[in-house]
Formats: sequence, structure tokens, C-alpha cells
Amino acid sequence: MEQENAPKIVDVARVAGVSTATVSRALSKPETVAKSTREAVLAAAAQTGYRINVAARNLRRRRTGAVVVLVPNLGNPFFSQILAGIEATLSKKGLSILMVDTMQSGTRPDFIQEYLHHTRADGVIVLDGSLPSDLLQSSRQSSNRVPLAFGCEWHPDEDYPSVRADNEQGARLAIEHLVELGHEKIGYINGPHANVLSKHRLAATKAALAAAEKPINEEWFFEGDFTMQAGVRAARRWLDMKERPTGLFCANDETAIGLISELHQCGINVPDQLSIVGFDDVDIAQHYIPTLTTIWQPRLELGKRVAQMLVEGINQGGLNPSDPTQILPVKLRVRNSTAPPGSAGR
Amino acid sequence: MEQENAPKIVDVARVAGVSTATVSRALSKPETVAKSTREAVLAAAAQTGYRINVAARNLRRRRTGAVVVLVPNLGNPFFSQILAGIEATLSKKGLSILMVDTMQSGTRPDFIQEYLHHTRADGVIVLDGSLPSDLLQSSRQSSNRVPLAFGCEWHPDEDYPSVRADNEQGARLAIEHLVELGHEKIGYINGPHANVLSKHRLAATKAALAAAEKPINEEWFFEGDFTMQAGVRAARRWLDMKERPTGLFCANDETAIGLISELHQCGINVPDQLSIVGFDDVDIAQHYIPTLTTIWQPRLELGKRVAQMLVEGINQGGLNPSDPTQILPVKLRVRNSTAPPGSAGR
DNA sequence: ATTGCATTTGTAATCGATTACATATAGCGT
DNA sequence: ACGCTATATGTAATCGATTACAAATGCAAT
Repeated sequence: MEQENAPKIVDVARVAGVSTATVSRALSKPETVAKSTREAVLAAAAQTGYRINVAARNLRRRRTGAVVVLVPNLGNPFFSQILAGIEATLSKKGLSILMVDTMQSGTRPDFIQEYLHHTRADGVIVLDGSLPSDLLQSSRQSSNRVPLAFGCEWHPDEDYPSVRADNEQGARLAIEHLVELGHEKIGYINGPHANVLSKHRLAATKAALAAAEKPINEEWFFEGDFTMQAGVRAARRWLDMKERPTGLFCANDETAIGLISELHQCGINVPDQLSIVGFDDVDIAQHYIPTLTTIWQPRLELGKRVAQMLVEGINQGGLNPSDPTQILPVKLRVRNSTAPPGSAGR
Repeated sequence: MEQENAPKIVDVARVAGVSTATVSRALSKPETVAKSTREAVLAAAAQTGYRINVAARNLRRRRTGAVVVLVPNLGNPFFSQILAGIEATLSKKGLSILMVDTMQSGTRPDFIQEYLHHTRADGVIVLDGSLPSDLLQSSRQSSNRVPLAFGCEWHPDEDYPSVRADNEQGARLAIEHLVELGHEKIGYINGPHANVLSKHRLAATKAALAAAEKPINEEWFFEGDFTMQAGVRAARRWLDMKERPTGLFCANDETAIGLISELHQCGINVPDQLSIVGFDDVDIAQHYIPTLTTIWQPRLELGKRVAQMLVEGINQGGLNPSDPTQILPVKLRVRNSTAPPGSAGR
């Protein structure tokens, strides 16, 4: 940390034989400076090995050069692709990412609060729709509004702009697929019931079942939490049932995998005795046994889009909530975890 | 972004009836200020809703309050647990994370260079051992040394401190397990041959085979790259062999999963016809079919340790390379992907 | 030659906190 | 009462860039 001899703007100015103002302009607004001086400054900067001091620039510009990303759980691989997309776009725009794991930091809301403040970040991307409203409120006070956009999840009570997958369409595709295979008794394993994704996928599932004129049996609807363990629990309940559904749609792939694995332990075969559809199309889905029929969603693209949306908001000096929410298309990936009901052979 | 009315330290000072110096001290070194004034300042800060301006503090302190984390590939879930550990520790110390995906930014080494500079970060954590030496060199110049620590991977030619798993022990445990089950013909699917982890795991694998007096047949050693696709390729080559190994150790779980899945497609059963051991114990390992025998490594702990190591380096004003490298213990997790050779029944 | 305008560059204030140094006050021993 | 130390607080310089404003320069038109 002994960088006291690091070249500063005055050093470059001296070498180039110009003032610091000119150096600053040559570097950040090259078109406002004569070609010859610009070249002299660039040469001097290269010669001295000058690197801008980010803190100083930020202080003067009243910016931070960083964007906060609130992730529900960094340990969950589902988010890594989205993060990769966000990172790709933001780094291109010269913005850096401040990652905050809301699960880890969850015990201290004021800690998250701290990050939401404008002095920490030029903007905020929230991937966790379950954050309490009042936490986000702080960033809405006109005195210190920071552009905020939701990715993947969103907040039901507030009208922040967001980029998300077409969850309704996903649920519809999943149910229609099971119906086309001939299933009559279809159930659903939900995510946490407080979660927006859960709610929408659940509602769309029921709507699709109704549209197909299939029974909606509440016993076949399981509460879950997006973990493999939720799938395991559902498997045990399914085994105990007298009248079992023959097709199950899962709120995400993790749940589907936990379900299949536990059923396998108990000697039940998928898809012969039960057809299963997941959601997300995580990398493992096509290498699971059986390969997993699931709903693909463009996670990388989603990350890029939400970052792009935020960048525009920052540059315009505010993201107005009337910005259209972007809904990205999803696709059904048919693999081997689904089959016609009771197809013991295959 | 219209925060021009945001309270600053002078506002707090006015309300509390003290000088800005006292406010600053009351906030950052409370013990140097009389109890009564401290309380007055705290009250004034609360009343005005004061938030420190990070850029200003950083400028004056000649710090950045951030740590750069270079991740080989954010899209790879393997790193998410490590990141979670890093995040947990750094956020506790008031440091924020600048994430850089070296895969995404890889096309522009000067871009990564930029981040390594002291003006961007107080320290650097590198999870990618394959970064070119000369890139890291820049942070070694005495003029602008930034503490740097490696996590998980490390750099063979430089003596930076690092925290890593006991890869040798992992390979030994895997091979010994296969040997104990009675396997005579044992092979290994490696990671990228340029990767340090690959090299060490390969060397340790061969050493363990030699110690057990088992044959080392080069045909049974596969080149890979840590992806599921590498496992798929290995499966195809295995199928083509006249003399096949009956046990395979894989450089990571992804490879093992790709391998098992492809073999399954071709009607080969694991572990009946081939025993497989993975490395990492990713979440999916215990829910795969069959559940995966693998080497567990403490990823969360690893992240925490490397962050802790770096924080100490930052506070001491430099991390000296003679700091002992930390090697974390690994464990063999025996599950269902391994069995005695030719156990068609089981 | 003079004026006016556009372009380019320089001077100095500014962003908001930290901290070296100076000063004030209190407590204590003699 | 005096000097001495310890504690608490204030004054003002400082971190390193940006940018409002002023000034200089060049060129064309009159």
C-alpha cells in the first residue's frame, strides 16, 4: 500500500506541459481538446503510467461508479448465470458490481439499507422480490432516489421496472405438455408461498389445468421452497397418498431433482410411474437421469437486460417506473422425465 | 440522483454544536471523544439522517473500501459457494466486492489490469490460477503493491499466499477407496492440463496408484476441462476400449456427472459396470442417480479463509508471500456410484 | 485595424470527509 | 498558586480529480 509515489494528474500535466484541466479533459472528453495536445497528454499519461484515482473522480462527480446487486443467496447456482450477464454488461459500461447476499446479511436490514444509499451506488439491481417494502422505500425518497430495477423476481406492491421470464407461459407449457401426454391427475410443487414467482407460477398452473378441464385437487399441490429438500419432502408425501397424481410440475429444477432422487431411493421410476417437469433448465438438467423435461429461461440474457435497463436509468438521471417491464420468452425442453401415464415399458 | 440536499458532516456538526473534526472522530474512533459529546453527535447524526460519503472518506484515507475478486467463470456454480464465503467475511469488515469474470473480460487483459490497480481496490482475491504472470506482476511493483491472495487455485510460479483444499489427499482418498473395493484397473479424467489443480490431482493420483501397486495405464488417463461435456467424451472413449478400467476418478463432479449420464444413455450401469468418484461434493452429488461418491471440500470455509487472510494483509499494509499457505482438509463421501468391480447384482 | 465569434487552454473553487497540529480545559502533586 | 500531564476539541490543510469561469488565441468579416 506504499503507493505515495503513484503518478497523479499533476504529474501528467507537467510532463505534457499543460494544465491539469487539460489533462482531465483530454482523458474524459477528448473531443474538447486539440488533437496535438490530446496526443501529448496521452503520451505523457502512458509514459508516467498514470491511473486515475477513482475515489477522487467519484467525489467530484458525485457518483460512485458502482451498482449494488442484491442476491437472495449467492450459494445458489441458479443466480450465477444471471450474475454473469449482469457483470458482462456493467463492466462494459465501466461500472463495477457490489454484491450483497441478502441471505447472509439478512440479519441486519440496516446493513442492506446502507448499501442502497446513493453514496454507495449509482443504481441497484434486486434479484430478491421478498425484500421488505420499507427497505426499498428509502431509495424512493425524492431526496436521494437511486435508480432501481428488479431482475427475475419483482416486487408485487411497487411499480419498479423489471426484467423477468414469462412465468405464466412456462407454467402453461408445462401443464399442456403433461396433458398432451395423456395425464389426467396433475399436481404442482410450489416455491415459498410468499415468493412472487411461486404465486404466479401457481396461479398459471391452475389456470392451465382449468383450461384443459383437468381436476384441481388441492392435495396434489405441495408447498416448497426451491430446494432439493423440498422435492424430497414432496416425494414422501406422494408415496403416502392413496390417490396419486401421475404428473408433477415443479417450481424449479432443484425441487424436481430432489423429488426424482428420493423416489428413486424408494424404488419408484420416473417417468414410468410419475412424469416430472422442472423449471429453469439448469446445466445439470440434460445430464440428469432421467434427463429432465423443463422450462428453459434465458438467464444470461435476463442479466444483461436488467443491467442495460439500469444503465439507461442511471444515464437519464432516474428510472421512471412507467418504463415497460420486459418479459422474456421461455421454452419447453422435452426430455426423458415425462412420458404417457403408466408407461411401465418404454 | 438529486441528492444535493443530503446531509453532510458539517450539518451534523452544526446540529450537535461541535466541529466537523469531532463528528468524524465520534463516528470512526468513538473512544477518543467524551461520552457526552459522542452521544450528542450520534443523536445529531440520527436526526439529520446522515450517511457518510464513501468516496470522500476513501479519497482522504487513500483507500477504496473494495476488494477485487477475479473469478474464472461466474456462470459456473462451483464458485458460488466460495463467493458466498468471501462475501460473508468481507462484508463483515466493511469491504465491498468488485467481481470480475475473467472469462468474460478475458479478451481484454488491460481491462483486468485496470482492476488490479491500487486505486480500484485495497486487495485482490484470485480464484483463477491460469492468469498470465505478467498480469499479476503489475500488482507486485513496489510502487503500487496491492495485497493479493489466491483461493482454490494458485499460481505455480509465484509465491503468493493462498488457501486451498488438500488436493493430494483428495486424490489419495479416492484411489484408496477404489483399491479397497477391489479395483485393479483404475483410471482418471483430468481437468485442463494447464490448470494447477489438474496437475496436482493427476500427480497425486498416479502416486497413489503406484503406492497401491496398481498399474498406471496411460490409456486410462483422459484429458478433460472440468465440464460435463468432458465426461461425455470420456464415456465414448471408454466404450470404445478393448480393455476398460473398472474404476474412474474424475477431476470434479461435473465431469463425473457427464460421464455417468452418457454411459446411462448407452446402457451402461454405474456402479455395476464402472465405479466413479468425483471431486467437490457439489449440492447435486447426493441427489444424483446414483448418488455420487466424491471428495468433499470446504468451499464456504475456503472463501471465508481467503477473505480473512486478505483482510489481515490489508490491515498490516501488505501481505508477505512467506505467509503460510493454508491447506484445508477434504473428506471422502462414500455413496452409490462406487462398488466392488463387476458387481452386476448389488 | 477592429470587432466578433469559436476554439482551446488555464486558474482556482469544489466535492466531503480525515487528521496533523494547535489550543483549551481539567486534574493532580508539590 | 504553579507547573505538568492527560484529555477533549477546534482549525485548517489535505486527499486527487472535475469543471465553472476567465482568458488567450486564431480566424473571418467588416
